Amino acid sequence: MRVATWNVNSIRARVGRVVDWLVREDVDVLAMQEIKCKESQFPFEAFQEAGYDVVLHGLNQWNGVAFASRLPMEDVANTFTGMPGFGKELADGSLPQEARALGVTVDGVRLWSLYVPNGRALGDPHYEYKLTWLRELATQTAAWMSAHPTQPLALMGDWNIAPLDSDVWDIGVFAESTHVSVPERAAFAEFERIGLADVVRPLVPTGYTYWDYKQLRFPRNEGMRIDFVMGSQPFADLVTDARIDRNERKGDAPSDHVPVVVDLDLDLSAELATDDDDRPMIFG
DNA sequence: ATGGCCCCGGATCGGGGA
Repeated sequence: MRVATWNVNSIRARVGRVVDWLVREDVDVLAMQEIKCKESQFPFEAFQEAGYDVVLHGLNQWNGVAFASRLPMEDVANTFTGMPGFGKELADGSLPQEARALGVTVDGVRLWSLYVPNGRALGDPHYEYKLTWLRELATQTAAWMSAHPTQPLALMGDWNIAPLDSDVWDIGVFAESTHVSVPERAAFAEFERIGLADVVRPLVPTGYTYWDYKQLRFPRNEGMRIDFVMGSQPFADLVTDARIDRNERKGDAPSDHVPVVVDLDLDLSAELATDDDDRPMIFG
């Protein structure tokens, strides 16, 4: 099974590119972020004609997450328990929920499409929202893993965090910026503490997943690595290959992010974990 | 090659992105 995650930066502006890519690259399941539309606006037809079903969570022109899959999707969840909201307080005292998390199960593998809040600036209310959102996600993920210790799980998406200095083109430029701050990196590390790991990094040690549209960032290769597939041990045991499709930043009307692809061999789950010489070592 | 922001709504700008 080939799975991928891609912040598409508006599916309506990019549907042709995305569907062409799915078919050309033989992808089974794609987690999308920033679809920037609600269900009534989603271009279902193009996906269906290519053999993909779509489930999505979109409330308005901001954020929005979706899955396209040519395998059956089950147990769809359009939020995680306790997900914080953001914005102007509602009549009941709560904050508006945003469309940033969507979970599905495909062939027994639990997958989430996540669009982590940007944070905007250090000290901005959105920055605290980002940290709280991540903390709650980690808490809920740990609880789920305790209840499903053997089921493969991956949190896929735009994490809006660069965990390593080498994940940005010039760490000096980011001295007072979001995405690289100590609290954000600590929030990311919490997912490693509860038993998830970046399953792509061991196979693709270098490379960015995002380049700003401005200032010739892509031609100069001034990018950021902020899109990750964080898998549990049972998920990592299935991984046979991974890649970052840098070509998707080229050509007409690209997203500012590119797809991150992971290949799984579901037959491996039935095998003993001893003779795994062909598989990459992901957990230490 | 990969090229000097792009997306949205509902307007002719402002918010958001990172």
